[in-house]
Parts: sequence; C-alpha cells; structure tokens
Amino acid sequence: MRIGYPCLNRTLGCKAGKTFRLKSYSDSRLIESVENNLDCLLKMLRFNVKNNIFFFRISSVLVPFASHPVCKFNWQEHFKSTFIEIGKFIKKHGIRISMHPDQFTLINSLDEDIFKRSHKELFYHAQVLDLMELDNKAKMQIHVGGVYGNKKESIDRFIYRFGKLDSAVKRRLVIENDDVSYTLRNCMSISNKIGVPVLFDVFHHSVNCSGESVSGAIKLSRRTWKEKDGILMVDYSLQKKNAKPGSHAESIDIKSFKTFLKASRPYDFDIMLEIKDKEKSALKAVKALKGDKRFGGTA
DNA sequence: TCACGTCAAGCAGAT
DNA sequence: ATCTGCTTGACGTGA
Repeated sequence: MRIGYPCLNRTLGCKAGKTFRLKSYSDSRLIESVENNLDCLLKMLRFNVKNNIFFFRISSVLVPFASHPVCKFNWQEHFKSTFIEIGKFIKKHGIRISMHPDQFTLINSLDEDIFKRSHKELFYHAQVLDLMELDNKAKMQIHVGGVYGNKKESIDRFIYRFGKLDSAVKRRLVIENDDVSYTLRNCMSISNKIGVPVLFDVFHHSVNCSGESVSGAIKLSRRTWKEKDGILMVDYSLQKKNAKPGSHAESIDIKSFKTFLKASRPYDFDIMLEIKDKEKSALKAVKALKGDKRFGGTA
C-alpha cells in the first residue's frame, strides 16, 4: 500500500506544470517549460521518498501542447536523458506513477475528430511513461466519457474505440468510475468485455453509487488488475463541508480515513489522495498508516 | 509590480 | 442560453 497525491507540491517552491498560452508557442518556450517541469518533478519525487510517499500522479501539462498540431518539436529526443534519469529514480525507489489525461480526452465521443485528438493526447501521456522506461504498472486513468443521451450505445462505442487504440496506450489505460455518469458497475461491465483495469474512486462512488459497499467495490475492482498491471489504484477524497455535493475537501479527515482503511481490509492497493492541500494530507495519511500491516513501502 | 480577463480541447447539470 | 466544475491556477496584457 502506497500513499500518493496528484501533480503539485505546495511545500516546495517549484511547479511541474509550467505552461504558456497557445498564442505564444515557440520551441524555445516549450524547452524552457519542460526543463523547469522535469526539474521540479524530480524534486517532488525526492521530497516524497524522504517522506514515505511512494505514489505520485504526474501532471498532464508536463510537456505543454505535446499533442497539439502546433508542437512539431522533438521533445522526446531532446529530453531523452532526463526522462531516463527520472525513470531510474522512480524504479530505484519503487515509486508507483499515474497520469490523468483531462476531461477533454474522450474516446467514446460521437465526433471522430474528438476521438482522434484524444488518442493523440493519450499517446503523449504513454510516451512520457515510456521515455521513463516504466513498466505496465504505471497507468493513465480516464473516465468512460460522455453519455450522449444513450448510455448503452456510448459504452459500446467505448469498447469499439478501445480496440482501435495504439498498443502503447492500451497497455497503460485504466478506467475510473465518475461522479455523474458512469458508475463502478458500468466500468466493471466494460472491463469484463475488454479486460481494461478499473480504478476505484471512493468519493465518486459515494456520489454516483451502484450499490456496492466499500469493501465490495474494492473486491470487485481489484480483480480487474492483472499481475502485469500492479495492484489496484484507488482515488480517495471526501466531501468539502458546507459545499455542494461532489466538491473536494481542503484537507484530509484522519478519522474518516481510518474508517475507510478499516473497511477496506484486508485488501492491498495504492491510494491517491485527491485533496486540495496535497502533500500535507499525504503526510498525515502516511502517519495514520503506521501500524497497518499493508503499509510497508512497496507491495 | 500588480490587477484582472482569459486561457486548446467537452461534457453534464445547475442556473 | 449561459455558467460552473472537473484533477489544478496562472499566463500575459495593460496600466
């Protein structure tokens, strides 16, 4: 069991998601941003290792506009050695890596062009992980996509389009239950057909539930992860108090986190904390896990 | 140096 | 029709 947080560290003074406006694109601007982002990424990973945090989500804007037609620069070649260096650090310390292409990435879109752009975006994410020479256990998570007024057809379209994806994308893609459209059960039905692993989002499950208890949901979803995929990834968050349902809390509540840990026994999985204050909550979670047999760094 | 309008992409749900 | 949230602020123009 590993604890992780997404993309940003608020303690360190750097940002691994430095970008710029599309209008101001230039190769030199790209190089400058990526240099900064890779440098900061490694700093964050070092910080994490020091603090027993062995799960991390890499920002999608690591290479700004990487999948956009405006970008013709061979950043893959230019930063090859840096990617390898970061990858070595990740492997040396047994860090689990995930990425989360954003909400514009829709492989079940009715629009063929949106699918093509999404495929390019996914391919870019896969390239980042490939350049670091990470194995299949480093994943890219997306939601199933839009419903477009007909969920069954949209699920079928997802399955069909999945078959058309490049193998570099397929081997890393996992699907996640979302808070409005596709429940855990929906994701499971897709997984049963095409074998794609299902990442379990605890918070989304509480907002958009298909009936399973926490342990029941983990029991189901963990089976979709094969040996080569690594152990189940879980997204964990909680409701922000006095805000509308679905908004993420500012900080972890250790009491309810411990309740969740208890409910999830005896299963082992990696937990991504989608909480606003990032590493601060991750540090609290690491502390709360001391004494849990599942927490021993790598699993 | 700072305020603030706007930023590649799409969907769903609320207003 | 328009706005907001999503996983997340911050770029960059104009003063």
